[in-house]
Amino acid sequence: MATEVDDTRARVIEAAGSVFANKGFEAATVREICQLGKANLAAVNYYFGDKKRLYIATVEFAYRQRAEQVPFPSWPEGTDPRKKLADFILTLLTRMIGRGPSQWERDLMLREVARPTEACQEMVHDFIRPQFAMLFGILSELMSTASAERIRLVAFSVVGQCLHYRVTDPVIQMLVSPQEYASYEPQRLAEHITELTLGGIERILRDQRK
Amino acid sequence: MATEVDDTRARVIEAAGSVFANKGFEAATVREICQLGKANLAAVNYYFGDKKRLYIATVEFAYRQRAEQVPFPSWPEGTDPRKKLADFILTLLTRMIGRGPSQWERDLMLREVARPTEACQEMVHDFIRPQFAMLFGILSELMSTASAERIRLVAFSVVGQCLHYRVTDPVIQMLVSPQEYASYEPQRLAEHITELTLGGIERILRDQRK
DNA sequence: ACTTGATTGAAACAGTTGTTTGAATCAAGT
DNA sequence: ACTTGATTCAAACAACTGTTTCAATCAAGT
Repeated sequence: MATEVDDTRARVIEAAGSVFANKGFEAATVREICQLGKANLAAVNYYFGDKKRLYIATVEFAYRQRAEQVPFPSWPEGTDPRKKLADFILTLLTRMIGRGPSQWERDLMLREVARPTEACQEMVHDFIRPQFAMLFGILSELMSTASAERIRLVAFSVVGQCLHYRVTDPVIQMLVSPQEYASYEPQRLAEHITELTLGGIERILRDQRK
Repeated sequence: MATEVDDTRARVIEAAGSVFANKGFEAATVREICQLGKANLAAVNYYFGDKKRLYIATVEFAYRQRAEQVPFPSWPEGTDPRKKLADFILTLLTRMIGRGPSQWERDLMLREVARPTEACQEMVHDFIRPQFAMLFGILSELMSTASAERIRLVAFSVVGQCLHYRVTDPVIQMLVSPQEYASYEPQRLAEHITELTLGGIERILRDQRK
């Protein structure tokens, strides 16, 4: 690999990611991280200063990695906004529940979203806000006569429907049968959410002119 | 009060609730809980055995309390299911983002939902499953021709839209202006979610017979 | 071969954790 | 007044935490 120099640094970040994502910042121990990353206990302080700065570095790594792993498509001019919405939802869902090489990134990001620390502001600015702006743009094409406030509510409805499958995943497993749970793949869920959202937009636009 | 006997026991649970909700199980310290509850350090072990059993008792208390604070309405026979859906969504949202005497219950429950511990199974059985069944019943009235799997997907869409305002509340505050955030009251959000969901159901039923 | 600077390693540090202990205090029954 | 059982209290315990220390090791430049 080209990253032979910072090999242990990378191993520590990778290990820290999975431990932080599983247990949270406080419950995670530097000893466990270093053991998992096959690094000495002092490596954390040597490379990152202290536990907190390791955590922040890990969060940054997480969303950069995630954005790279599952990129958004770029649509040619004049693409049907309904197609864009469907693609957007599928990408969002894939980022949230899709399987990939490592899964701790999304869990760590969820923690930051629900209980923000210092690392969150940058994540919102670099990662979440652009996504939200993209969704807002797509929805604006679909409901140009609606107010910006209303469009934002629809955007939150979209995000909420997707996020739900990540946040309450353990509970969902308890509520539906194993085979039905197994059918919850990004593709299928994205189709459902897109259909429901498009229907909702139709109704909102219809109710609006009365 | 009538609960003079277990006064300190109640104080400890109340204190434990807010500390556990704010920091999670591991980061919370028995010392902080006892200090907040004006009880001696040994009170936790005396009344609950250990920290873990205190936590479980606190979670149980949380959802019983929450169900009592914000009950579901009971509808007369033959009520329009659309009215029922609107009421259900409003109740769900109020439970999630509404202000009440104490706010830690919902935060603690969210923690359990996202990262279940032993206390979660009982909560799903006693609290979440009945709610989900009620929602499923209402949606069944509205879309009797759809499959049970499809109805469950719509139910998850409803829950997801509501839950979103609780889970990502800090991020939402970063994304919209303060005055717009202030307008996010249960009443308004419930109307939006109901409208969007009803529109989605219409479209699903329409697409279905093609 | 020697030097230099970066990295690794094992051990120790001071502080905090959940839990236990045993005496002190209290309330109520006799 | 005495007894009894439940409750409170301060102190201590052993285990674990993040962090520091400083010598050992390594890789490369001279």
